Amino acid sequence: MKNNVKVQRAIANLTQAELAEKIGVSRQTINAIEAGKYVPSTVLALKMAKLFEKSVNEIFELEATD
Amino acid sequence: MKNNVKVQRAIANLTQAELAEKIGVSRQTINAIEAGKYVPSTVLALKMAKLFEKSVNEIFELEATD
DNA sequence: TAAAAATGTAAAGTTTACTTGTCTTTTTGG
DNA sequence: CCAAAAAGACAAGTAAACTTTACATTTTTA
Repeated sequence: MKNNVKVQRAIANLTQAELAEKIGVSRQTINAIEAGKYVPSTVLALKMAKLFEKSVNEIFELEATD
Repeated sequence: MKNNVKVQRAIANLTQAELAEKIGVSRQTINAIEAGKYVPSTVLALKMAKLFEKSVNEIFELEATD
């Protein structure tokens, strides 16, 4: 699965730490998600989508390997 | 977080076992998700959304407690 | 151009998703 | 009515998400 959190975060003009704080996770979690190191829970995806005013599907996308 | 997987599954006329098989998880995982026992990963949410031809946001919704 | 802010990375520990197996209960169709 | 299919539930184990701490590197800003 890939995501464009880094882009959405840039549009929203937030640092990783600020985004983390707003959705209640650690800064390292945001860093790892942006780096594709792991797949977030659906609650996290929904929270990001809400914050960025986008749908989950606009931020997260399945890949052939999923 | 709440979800309407049970309804979507009924619309698609699939058993828990059939849905599980189609998205590559165990039957118990589907049962637990429908029962709200745990929050699926975003990959699972995307796979269900794709199968049901719905957006993730139409199937999964944040609650006040999230 | 130095200091500060932001990002990257990594290890160890906790929590939770998910599996496998088994049994019981409910629903469905003949 | 009854058997078979489906759903519900539970326990024990594994895998992965997420935290905390700590430090190194890169980028930004004064």
